[in-house]
Amino acid sequence: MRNARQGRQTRVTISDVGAAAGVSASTVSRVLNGTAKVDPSLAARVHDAVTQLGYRPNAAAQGLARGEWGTIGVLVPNLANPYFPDVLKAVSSVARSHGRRVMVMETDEDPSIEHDLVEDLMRSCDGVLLCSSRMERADLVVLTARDHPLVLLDRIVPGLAAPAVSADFFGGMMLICGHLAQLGHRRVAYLSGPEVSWANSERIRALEAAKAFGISVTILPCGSTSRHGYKAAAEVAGTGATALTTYNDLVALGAVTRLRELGVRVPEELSVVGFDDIALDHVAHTSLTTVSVPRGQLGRQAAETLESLMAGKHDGEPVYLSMELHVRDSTAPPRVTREVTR
Amino acid sequence: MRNARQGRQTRVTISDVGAAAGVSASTVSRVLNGTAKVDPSLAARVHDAVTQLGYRPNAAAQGLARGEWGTIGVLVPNLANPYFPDVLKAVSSVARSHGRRVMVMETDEDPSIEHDLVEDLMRSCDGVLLCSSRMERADLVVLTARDHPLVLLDRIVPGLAAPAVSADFFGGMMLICGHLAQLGHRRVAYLSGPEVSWANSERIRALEAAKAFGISVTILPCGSTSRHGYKAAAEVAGTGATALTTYNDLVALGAVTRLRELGVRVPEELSVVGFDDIALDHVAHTSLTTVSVPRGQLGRQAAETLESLMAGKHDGEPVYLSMELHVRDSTAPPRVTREVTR
DNA sequence: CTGTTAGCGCGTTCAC
DNA sequence: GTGAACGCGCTAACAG
Repeated sequence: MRNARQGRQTRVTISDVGAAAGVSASTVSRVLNGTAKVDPSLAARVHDAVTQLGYRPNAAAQGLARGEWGTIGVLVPNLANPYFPDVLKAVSSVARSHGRRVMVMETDEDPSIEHDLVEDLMRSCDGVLLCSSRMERADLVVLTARDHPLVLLDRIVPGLAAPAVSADFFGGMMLICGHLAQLGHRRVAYLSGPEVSWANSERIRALEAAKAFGISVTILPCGSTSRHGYKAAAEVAGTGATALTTYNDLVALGAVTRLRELGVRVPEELSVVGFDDIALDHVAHTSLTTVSVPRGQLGRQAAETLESLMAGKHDGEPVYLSMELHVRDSTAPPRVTREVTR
Repeated sequence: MRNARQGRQTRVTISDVGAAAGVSASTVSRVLNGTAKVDPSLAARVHDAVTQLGYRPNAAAQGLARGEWGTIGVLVPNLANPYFPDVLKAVSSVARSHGRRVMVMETDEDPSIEHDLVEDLMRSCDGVLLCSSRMERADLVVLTARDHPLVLLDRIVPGLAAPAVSADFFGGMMLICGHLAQLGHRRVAYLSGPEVSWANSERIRALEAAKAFGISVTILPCGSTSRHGYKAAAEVAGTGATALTTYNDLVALGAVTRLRELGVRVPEELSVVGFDDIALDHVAHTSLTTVSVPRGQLGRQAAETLESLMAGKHDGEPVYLSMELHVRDSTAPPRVTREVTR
């Protein structure tokens, strides 16, 4: 058997088209790719043959011959997080304008398969965009050492051979802390995201930094979904916190739900603030105070960095996109300012 | 220049590995694929060389030689719709168990690019899963006529050369109508989804059928997002409806938000029912009466159908997965049963 | 302008 | 067991 082609998949090749049109394969190629000028009448015959036979170029063969796939790969932890679609749309748009398509894969929050998936992507894409990578630094070093275009999104690792574009999570959390401090909050709890998440550690770093302003912080392990937030919320009471910060909006919303069930009024008894500003227009039960990144810009800039990388330009410093504070209805001054009553 | 390879991308090939290990390329291939027995000591040397050189097989070359890509492609209208991640996870899982990876693309609800994307996918995947296609029947016929494995998900078109797996939207809407009728509702409004959506027309078909049970229906153009629902909700008042049905949960939630702003109490003054049972655990402001599909099963079954199709088996009849009614807090008997008072 | 030739990197027969 | 030769489908350099 010459090939593992199953069934009677009578695949039509470029030479079939050539034969049908009475020209050589190269001429067909030229017509289809506009690579060179071709006699109009021949071109017409080629086009006819193409439609007659239903010919479609084989992507693998093209990729092999050109040394390019015309594709960029994007790896995200979790497609269920509303954060990514916005990013992806921007990425797609940039990619398309460069004549590339994008293929998306998700790790399902499982760091153990992330490495393999990146390698897969590298083997079949011109460049890869790695979003919110949960990989260990060492693995990342190995991966970025291969000279294959790769850019990190929402993960900054110093001294890496790959460009990075990220929201400024540290700055975002600082904004939140500042807001809470100005409202008079002193004791803050934090529902922590995935431990392996750099974005999470950046938030925590900011929380630590905020201590200098007289804020004390209790960190509670939680997760990244509304369900996690719902489950973890009960433990906030024990911390004595008057304000609750969270890994993201989903967690915050889940927490608020639970808090209400427990009879805790938000924001009167407890202020809650989200993170990311996920667009849940007219859907969420609470108008959350939160911080936002321009997700479109994030995706766009990352994609463009990747494009320029593929074009051979070596980009430099990591880019931080600053976040913006949105004060809404889930934060208020603490009910009793213990510092004052004492 | 022999190739469009940019920069000094010193790509390492299988022969490089062979040279380094002092064997032929074929031996390397055999070792890596376990295709035939190889002397253990040689195999060891090969493995060493592979890691030393950081060799990774070129996916295009493999695909070309094997006549297989090891990939299935999935096309969805909109990644932002929480409906799809669940489906995708199931699909990925099935694909992975068959040694295939999945690449996802989205049309962004733009039917005009859908056709091209499917063709792209067909050119670079062993099979494609087309979700909620918005394409016209004629285009679909053309596409499925090519003998390339393709299965439709959530779109049934009679007489098509491709298998299909879909939620039973008609049945789902009938369940809703039955529920509303039993509560005493007679006048129902429907916030319609995208016009080009088959899923939408199935819902409408059910609504029409429900007329036989004495239900009158007003159809209002709307859309598929919460924003659409929010915008369209104001027009419901003018219809005299006591119950509002919707294209999906997102629309319903958006509508409820608007209705509340307008001072319409749900469900006391107006019952609202969703569709899909999107998991917005602890996030949504309203506990919506809705219908659900087992999205995991949907994805799983579609993926398995695709696999068997790729294996050469020709699957038969379209499969309808039945939906389930979830009565929650957004429906109630109509405030005034006009039939009675009259 | 067009046909012919030579790879792209890999899997796989075929001889040894 | 192993290497050499061939072909997968296509593009690009080379002649004409």
